[in-house]
Amino acid sequence: MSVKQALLALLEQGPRYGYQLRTEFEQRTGSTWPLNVGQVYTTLTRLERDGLVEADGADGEGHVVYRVTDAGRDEVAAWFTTPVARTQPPRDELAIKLALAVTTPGVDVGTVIQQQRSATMAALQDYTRLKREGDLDLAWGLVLDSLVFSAEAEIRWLDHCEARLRRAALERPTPVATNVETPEVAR
Amino acid sequence: MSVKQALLALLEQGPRYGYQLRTEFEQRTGSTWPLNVGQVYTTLTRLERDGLVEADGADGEGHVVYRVTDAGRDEVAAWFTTPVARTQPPRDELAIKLALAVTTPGVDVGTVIQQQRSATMAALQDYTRLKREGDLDLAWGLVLDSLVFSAEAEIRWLDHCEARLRRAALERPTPVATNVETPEVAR
DNA sequence: ACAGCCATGTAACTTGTTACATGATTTT
DNA sequence: AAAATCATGTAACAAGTTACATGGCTGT
Repeated sequence: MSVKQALLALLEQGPRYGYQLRTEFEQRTGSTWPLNVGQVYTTLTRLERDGLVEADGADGEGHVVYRVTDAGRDEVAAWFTTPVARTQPPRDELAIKLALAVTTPGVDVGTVIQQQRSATMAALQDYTRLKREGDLDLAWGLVLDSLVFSAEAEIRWLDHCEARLRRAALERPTPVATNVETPEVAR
Repeated sequence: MSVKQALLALLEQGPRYGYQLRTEFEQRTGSTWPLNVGQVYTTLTRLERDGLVEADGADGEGHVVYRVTDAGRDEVAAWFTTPVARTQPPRDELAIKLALAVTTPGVDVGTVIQQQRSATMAALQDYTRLKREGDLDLAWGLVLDSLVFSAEAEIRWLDHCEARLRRAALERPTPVATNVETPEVAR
């Protein structure tokens, strides 16, 4: 749901053609969320279908230039003024995974947590290396920071989960460690 | 991509029918990510198509019970042992929005940030209220904590953005405040 | 009798995504 | 001449989501 708005926002700065939009999107967000060119064209088609943009023939060179309509401008304005709703956040795969792991017999939650932490810390290192080496513009820098912040939060949460589970194991001493056999589940 | 795996993981604890799967999923994740019953059935159909589950006639009562196949069990095992990849994280709408806001003339980034912070802090309060009032099981509690951690990280990032932008405004004194007119863009 | 939950499903749609085809222009 | 990049598109599919239809059973 964000590619649509992003393209609209870019088009509000002036008419653009498809390929150009991909380039500018990636300029601002780095290689974080690579945007397939094909998706730009499909999205533009759908935006046109919904009356948010209009194709505008040539631009001197043979480029298929789009510009935003009034309705499109309204959309962008609404997007910028309305905060991202946390009422129905996108499903967090990691949270779901752990929630299910702690209630699935035969799954060693400790290992799941440890492996995830390794992976996340590796990602964190990549981010900081990028910050050091790359000379990034403002937007791309902020996006990177956002990744850093959320990766750090993820690690903190993983630590918290470990502590929480240790505590739960003490209170209700279910001997998880003895669960060596193959789980006798689902037949 | 996580509903599929979640249903599989639940089915590994024993044969279930559709409605039951919805109930159990929501038990573990609370009302955080409500799961439409319809989606359970469509997902089950697709899982069966892919050979990961099998329908298993009756269960005594007229329920359409599914059980996981060997291939399905492999899938679950792989899901639990492979960390969630951060190489291509889902697009973060807020990060994209701010990245575009800082480079779109006529958009007051300060306002965007402030409104988002209000919304996120309100969500944070909801989470802590839920933790206080509700008596939640382990999994649902951890999911809530995950929401808290990531909301906190979001607020920290927003603060960081504000500081970063103030610094940028000082260095390169573009008088953003004078940008009162309607943006002359896109015609 | 009626409301509400249990239960199963289908049709239709949106968004995201990849793979492929095609050709022009530019660089090596 | 070959490789890479620019540029536009289409077909097909995956995943999520909603709206609707249908019927049984339960509690008031």
